[in-house]
Amino acid sequence: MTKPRYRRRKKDRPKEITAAAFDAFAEHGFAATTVDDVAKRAGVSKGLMYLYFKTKEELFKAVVKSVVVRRVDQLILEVETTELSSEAFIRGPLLSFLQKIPGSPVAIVVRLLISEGPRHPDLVDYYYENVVAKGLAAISGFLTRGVDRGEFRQSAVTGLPHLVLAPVMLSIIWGIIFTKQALDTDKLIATQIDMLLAHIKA
Amino acid sequence: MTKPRYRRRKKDRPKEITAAAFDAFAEHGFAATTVDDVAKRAGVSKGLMYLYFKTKEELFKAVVKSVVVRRVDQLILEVETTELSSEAFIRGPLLSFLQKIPGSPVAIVVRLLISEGPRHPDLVDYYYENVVAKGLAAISGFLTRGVDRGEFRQSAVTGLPHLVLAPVMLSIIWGIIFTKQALDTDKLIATQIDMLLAHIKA
Amino acid sequence: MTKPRYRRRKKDRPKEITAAAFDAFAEHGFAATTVDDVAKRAGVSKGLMYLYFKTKEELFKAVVKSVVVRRVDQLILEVETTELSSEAFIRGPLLSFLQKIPGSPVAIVVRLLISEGPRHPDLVDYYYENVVAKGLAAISGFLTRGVDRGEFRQSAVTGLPHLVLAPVMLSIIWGIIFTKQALDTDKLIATQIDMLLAHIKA
Amino acid sequence: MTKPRYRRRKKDRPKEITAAAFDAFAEHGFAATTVDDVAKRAGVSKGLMYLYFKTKEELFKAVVKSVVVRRVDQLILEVETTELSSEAFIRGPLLSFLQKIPGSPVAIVVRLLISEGPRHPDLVDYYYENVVAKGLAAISGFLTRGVDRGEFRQSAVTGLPHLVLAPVMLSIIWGIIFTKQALDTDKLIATQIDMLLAHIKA
DNA sequence: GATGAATGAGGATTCATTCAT
DNA sequence: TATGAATGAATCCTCATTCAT
Repeated sequence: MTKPRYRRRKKDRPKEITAAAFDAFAEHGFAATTVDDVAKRAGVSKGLMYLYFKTKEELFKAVVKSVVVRRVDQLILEVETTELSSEAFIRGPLLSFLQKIPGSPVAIVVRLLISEGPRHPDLVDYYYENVVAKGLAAISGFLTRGVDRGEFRQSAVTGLPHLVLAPVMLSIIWGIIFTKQALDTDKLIATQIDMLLAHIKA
Repeated sequence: MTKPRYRRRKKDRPKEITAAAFDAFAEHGFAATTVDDVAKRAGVSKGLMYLYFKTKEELFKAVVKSVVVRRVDQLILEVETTELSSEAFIRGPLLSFLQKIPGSPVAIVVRLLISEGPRHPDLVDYYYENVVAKGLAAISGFLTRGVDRGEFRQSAVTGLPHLVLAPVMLSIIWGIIFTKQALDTDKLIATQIDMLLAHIKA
Repeated sequence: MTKPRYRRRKKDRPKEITAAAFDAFAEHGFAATTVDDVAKRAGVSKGLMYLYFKTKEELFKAVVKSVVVRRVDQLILEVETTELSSEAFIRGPLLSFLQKIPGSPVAIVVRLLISEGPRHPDLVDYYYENVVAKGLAAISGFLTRGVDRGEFRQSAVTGLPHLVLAPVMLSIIWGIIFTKQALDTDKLIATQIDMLLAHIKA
Repeated sequence: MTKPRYRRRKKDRPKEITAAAFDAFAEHGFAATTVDDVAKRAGVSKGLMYLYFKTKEELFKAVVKSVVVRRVDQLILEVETTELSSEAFIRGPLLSFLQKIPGSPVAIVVRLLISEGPRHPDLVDYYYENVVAKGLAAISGFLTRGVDRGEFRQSAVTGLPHLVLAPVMLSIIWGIIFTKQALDTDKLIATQIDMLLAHIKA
């Protein structure tokens, strides 16, 4: 009468596997991660993994998609419902949101997309549509609203929301490549925001 | 009139191989590029490659180093010898330099460093010291000089030359990942420069 | 009625592979044997071999060790429990044991150790401790016991049990090198034993 | 007016190359020695080696043959011309000759023949005819002469001169395999000679 | 459903041999 | 002659994927 091994619900398996895969990819990158490693981390047999994901590439896509979820949508929601002034929102919730990105799973996904993206155009499209385009549109829309309200003046920045993301991206890349060289990413992002606001305020 | 099976060109080989490897890595990344592919592109036998580069990793390092050469040093020289006003220099030669980066081999190297850097700390160090640190120091020094001359005011930007590079980095990453989505990188970089100058002018 | 492509026989595999490898090494030596050849002989894929033996060298060690097993220990046991007179034991069980060696797998192992031993000091140590030292000690001890019992006289041979093995070794080497030239190894060994006994009998 | 590089006489080249090859083979064995290594040791280009030896195997044969030369013939000559009594000759020049073998190049050749001999039947034949057969015949003849002269009695040993070589062979093998375990080979060989003489003396 | 033993295509590396110079 | 750059076949090893149990 052996103890029943605790068994996991079938439902959670895919999530557990993608989580394990995310960790593995984060550590070694996609190419250098073996399916075996992922299986071990997930506490699952290799065979089982292939029941949920037909190939390693499928798994990769699932991992990337799993990270994207909700994050952006929530920001968009906040943008639309906030009662703060435009400047206050930017200096508050938006800045805070931006500053968290370089240390978040998004940074890992960026790394993965840079390495493997060129071979997965559909994944890139997915990511662009669901994350980047939405995010940029939200920022752009928010700035336009500020202009409409008379809080901001019309400027090139309204059409180039990328400038808001530029220091975030540099921070992400820096963190990936130069693990030894410290960089105050919070300050970097905050300074850019300062500059931007000074530039566009009416 | 058959081609000779051999051509002896000891002098040129390393460069030829490095160039072929650069193209191959640019196309598929390091991991997904086979030594065979590089050899074929270089019009050379696999064996010969190992005469010049002991391993595929050695070749990788050689490729990265070959791209770095001089680019930055030349900018530094210009910075030091220019007779332009600080603003004129920034809007002229510096802007032009920055705008060329996203389309240059440097973008490829960035991609390679992001994918493979974590496994090649010495290469990262090399790159940091010879390119990044030098570049940042040059920009920082130039801004400080502007302050000394009364052209610029003291501000956080002087100590954060990264802000000058931020839109460049975003442009590089964009170019790598979103090949289909157009982005006017020239304008992005120019706008950042506009903002920066407006921000720091005395 | 096709054969199944797979057979799962985890338990037997190592032995099967080791046996196949022994045959292959016996035929071509270690260096000239390819892993592919061993796999084919074992009726197994190359990949599987690496599941059980991390490298070709590991396999080599396993082969050598697999041959050593018990052979010597059994002789030692006999030595200790025999009720025969010393001379009778030597002329009987011991002689018979010695005469079987040149045609046994031990001869192959000797060949392998001669070729590859210098590059595998740990294997040589293992072999020395578990086979050679034990064997020599057993012979030496047996001779000493004979002296103690008054059956043999004290002589240089007691401390040089190697002399008992000398004709065995020559027979082994002869068998490896001069396959065409017959040598009556049984007689060679028996004659040496004759001589030795005549020499040491009280 | 550059100094003329000293140039070697063409005549000596083959010898220089086989000498270098011998050293290399002695160190790493045949299979693990690269042609490049031999060329470097010989101070000669790889291409030149192929002018003298068509393949690596040719070189191997040349090396083995180069070591054999004269040694045995000289012993045979001595055997035939000595004025010593049979016993005195055995205890003197013959013993001394035997004792030198384990430390001589012959030991290396034995190692090479054991590893590679099976693939070079012609070489083995050559070696057998020119060294082993001659040597055995010489010893056998010498013993027979002793019998004829009434110095020795007729015995099995006369027809088994291998027994004289047995401890030599064991010493050679010991030296190859057990470099760490000391063995007094001189004493081993001398003791065997003692035993043999006691056995066959009239 | 689960497992992990088994497969086999593919990739990095070595090295005897050739041949333009 | 003499060189050593260049070749390419051969070999070890890895790992995504399959399938008997």
